[in-house]
Amino acid sequence: MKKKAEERREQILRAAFQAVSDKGYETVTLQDIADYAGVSKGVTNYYFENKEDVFLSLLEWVTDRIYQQEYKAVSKQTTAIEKLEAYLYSVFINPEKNKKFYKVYLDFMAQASRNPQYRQINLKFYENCWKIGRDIVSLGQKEGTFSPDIHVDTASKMIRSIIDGCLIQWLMRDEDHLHEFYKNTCYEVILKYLK
Amino acid sequence: MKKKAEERREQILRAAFQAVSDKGYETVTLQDIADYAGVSKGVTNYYFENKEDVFLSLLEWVTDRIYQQEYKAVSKQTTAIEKLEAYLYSVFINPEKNKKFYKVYLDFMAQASRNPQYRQINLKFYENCWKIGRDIVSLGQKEGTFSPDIHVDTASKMIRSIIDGCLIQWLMRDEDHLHEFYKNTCYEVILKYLK
DNA sequence: AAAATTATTCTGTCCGGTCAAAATATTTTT
DNA sequence: AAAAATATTTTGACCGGACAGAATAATTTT
Repeated sequence: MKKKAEERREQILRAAFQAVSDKGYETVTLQDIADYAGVSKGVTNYYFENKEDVFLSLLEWVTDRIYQQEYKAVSKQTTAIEKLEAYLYSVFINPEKNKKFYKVYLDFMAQASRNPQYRQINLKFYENCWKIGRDIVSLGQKEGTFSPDIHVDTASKMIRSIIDGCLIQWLMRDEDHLHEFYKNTCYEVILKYLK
Repeated sequence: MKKKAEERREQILRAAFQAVSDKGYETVTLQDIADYAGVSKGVTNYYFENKEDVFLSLLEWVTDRIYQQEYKAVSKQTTAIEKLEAYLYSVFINPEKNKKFYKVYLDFMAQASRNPQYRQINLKFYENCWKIGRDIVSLGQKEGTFSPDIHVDTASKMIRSIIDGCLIQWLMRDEDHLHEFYKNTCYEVILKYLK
């Protein structure tokens, strides 16, 4: 029972994710989401309060998935450098997925700039990312790989700023082959900053 | 004749800028823009082809103004460090203006991720910004202030990525007092990267 | 058959773009 | 320089279309 309902919700969120990525946050209608999910309009209204509820759930779902991926990738490694590399490989996963996510993410940030509910969810995502950054930086300091002068909290914020800045610029330039370039230079900038 | 028309267009763009900043790209109606400009609805359609034409013009107008400011600030200085500082002071102008611009800019980037027309205008903005970055970096190398190993084109792209990444993160955190923090750390990261 | 779930239809609201008429400005004529 | 004629600008009512959410109907599950 509960299982079924949870699957249904996820099916709808997955569909909403694709729909928003294709058409944009404001353009997508409940009908679109239903169409993408291959269900009728009533279903969406049954599993979610209203349109906003779908979108809030979507942002939470999608940022959480990204964070889980990043966390998993970093956990597998042992040294700070390995972890940092794994983090970046997980973030810069590939052009298709990055495009899909950042299109939607930009939409949501635009919303978040005016709507505290979205901002709240994004802040949770930030805090998760910062945590990953902090762990890497403080491990690196313990190892002696990174400079002890770096302020751990500050660095974790900068790491995420650089990542997002690079991926947004990459997305705006709309050339898949530049993905490698931004991944590598992003890594270099961060590394140089931490050393 | 022409003068009057140009003024009218700017009046409408200025109003549209404020309206979009307040309400968001998709929410703003032609009526809103007219209201903000203190004119009737028909006027907007008289001076612009349609709604999209207003928005395309707005993005071009607003990014151009920003670039002009940055360029002017940098031009006044002579050494690479001074220019870099001036650039960052011009970018991180103050919380109010940054908020107003980045709210609108995020909206447009979300659009640009799916619409090549917006992307084109943004690319022009990027190229202007990169040019500023390149000039600063190559001057710094000539002076011996910055490392000669840095690739100038690459650096100019990174500078803008870091700036946008920082300001977006700052906007999402919605705490004016963090503006100083992001300005300073943004500067430090860039400087450490260039040295 | 009662309850839960899914499909379809309806309704009120809102918006972009049009347009004819009014208002205003400019030019020409007397 | 006043009046008339013409051009430009402004206004807001209106239309067609789209959509969210509600209501209702149909179907499936228990």
